[in-house]
Amino acid sequence: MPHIKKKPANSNFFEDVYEVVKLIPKGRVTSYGAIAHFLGAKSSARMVGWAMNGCPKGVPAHRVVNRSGLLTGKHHFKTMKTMQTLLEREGHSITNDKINHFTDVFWDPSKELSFN
DNA sequence: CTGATGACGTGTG
DNA sequence: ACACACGCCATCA
Repeated sequence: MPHIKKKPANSNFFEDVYEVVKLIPKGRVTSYGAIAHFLGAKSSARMVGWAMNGCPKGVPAHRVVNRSGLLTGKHHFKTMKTMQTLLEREGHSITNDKINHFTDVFWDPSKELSFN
């Protein structure tokens, strides 16, 4: 499939990332670093972003932003406004590609989920 | 193997 | 708050 970029065949890390992202409650968001830290790859937040590159359907990647709440991944969606539109639909307010009250809607997997 | 790239994060000014 | 440099590490040319 030339349309889909090749992704590592056997990488549980990717599956774990997708699992955590799917568990993000509606109306909440998290960061790449938080997911990386939760999976033990705290120094590899970039790998989480790379994992999103092959995000399968059903994974709300729009709920994953960088640590500032900035929609850094909007360019990878179908259209650049897709990410913001989806977030606004879930009750978030976006200003200048950044989530307002980010600290309030932030969802830390290692804190909220914490091996449940 | 080497260098560049990137959906990141932290430190510094 | 903003800009820049550096570290991090899988992937690609």
